[in-house]
Amino acid sequence: MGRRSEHSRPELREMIVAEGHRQISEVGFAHFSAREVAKRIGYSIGTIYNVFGSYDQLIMAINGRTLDLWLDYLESRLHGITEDRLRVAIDAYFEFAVVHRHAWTALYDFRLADDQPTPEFYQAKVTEITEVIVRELTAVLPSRHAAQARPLARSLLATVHGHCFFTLNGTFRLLGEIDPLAAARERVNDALARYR
Amino acid sequence: MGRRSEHSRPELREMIVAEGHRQISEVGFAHFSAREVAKRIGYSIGTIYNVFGSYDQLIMAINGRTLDLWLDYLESRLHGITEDRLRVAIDAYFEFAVVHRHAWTALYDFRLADDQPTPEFYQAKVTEITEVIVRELTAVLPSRHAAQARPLARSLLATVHGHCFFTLNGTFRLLGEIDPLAAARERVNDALARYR
DNA sequence: ACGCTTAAATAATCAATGTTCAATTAAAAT
DNA sequence: ATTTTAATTGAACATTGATTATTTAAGCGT
Repeated sequence: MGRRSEHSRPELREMIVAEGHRQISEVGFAHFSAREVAKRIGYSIGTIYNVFGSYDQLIMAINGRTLDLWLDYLESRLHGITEDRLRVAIDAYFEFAVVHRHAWTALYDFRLADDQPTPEFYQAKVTEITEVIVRELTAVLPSRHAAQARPLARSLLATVHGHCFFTLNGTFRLLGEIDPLAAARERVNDALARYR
Repeated sequence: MGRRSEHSRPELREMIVAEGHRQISEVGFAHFSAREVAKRIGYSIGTIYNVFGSYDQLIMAINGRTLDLWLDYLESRLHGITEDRLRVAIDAYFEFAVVHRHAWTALYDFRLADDQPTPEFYQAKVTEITEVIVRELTAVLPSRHAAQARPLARSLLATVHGHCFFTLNGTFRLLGEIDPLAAARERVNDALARYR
């Protein structure tokens, strides 16, 4: 077969990312296969390389989709909430990671080579999620500490990430921690106490 | 060729783990190859399967070696220190991860299948590292909070891990965080302040 | 010293992967 | 209708993890 053009380029991109995301959510990054994605959407492996150029860019696109879903979930969870918004944000962090286990883990399983810069579109998505926390922190911090919102957001993201990661990779189970979410909330509260 | 027995079984195991650790330290988990390890020590791929049974067990052995080195480094850094031992422990956590970048990252890149239990020898090593922190926390916490040492150690490990992970995977650079270690120390101090 | 048993080690083999690319096909342009 | 252009393919390649029949030599008993 040759040129079919049953689907436009953007349509094809979307099909590949959607199917890729479905795949990676199902089998995880370790067993993800670009060929399998091609097969599932009825195209050949060559087409994926035409559209994305490389395996790495395909993964970045799929992980980008995960970040989109994550941000959407975070904002939807916060929508209409008036109290304890930071706590809700932490809960949402965990909830998303647990529900989208494999997709979330893939965000950290995959790393570009050291000489390859993170694509701007991807950076932007990470920044967007961070900015949600900056915003929520700003609302909660005494105004004299407003300048601390951004650095604190980075540090608290890392803190919650660590707890979430140890939950999903089994470290916490191994160590006997049965309520990691509560521990994460405590650490965040401890940090906030510093700026009272 | 057939049975050579130039090396005893334990010797062979050691050769494979040593070379495997060298490899994974050099190229990272993503580009690690069991065949390459076999080639480097002058044996065939089959021999590795004879000795370790599976790829997974080989990786667990190599990661176990990393945990050994990590624990050793942690204790050696603490040796003779009389003040700020917890702070030194945090620094050592970062130092080891940065110096053994690829080997440390491999600890988290690899995960056994959900139905496969973590080998006991590996669990023991993780526990040992954790117990170091429990010990140091116990020495620092007011005695009325001694019972909090273990749960707090788990949570602080996750906290420091998150900061270390975001440092190595580029997230912190992306977000403009230039002193992640300082941030990690702050979070630990914040947690300690809770138990004064 | 010889032959037998047993275990170590190999090489060949398989299926699957990422990656590349010349050949093919059909849409678009002339 | 013919030519040009671009999309799509599928075969080829190098590697990988994994399996297994076969070969080899060490160790043992006689």
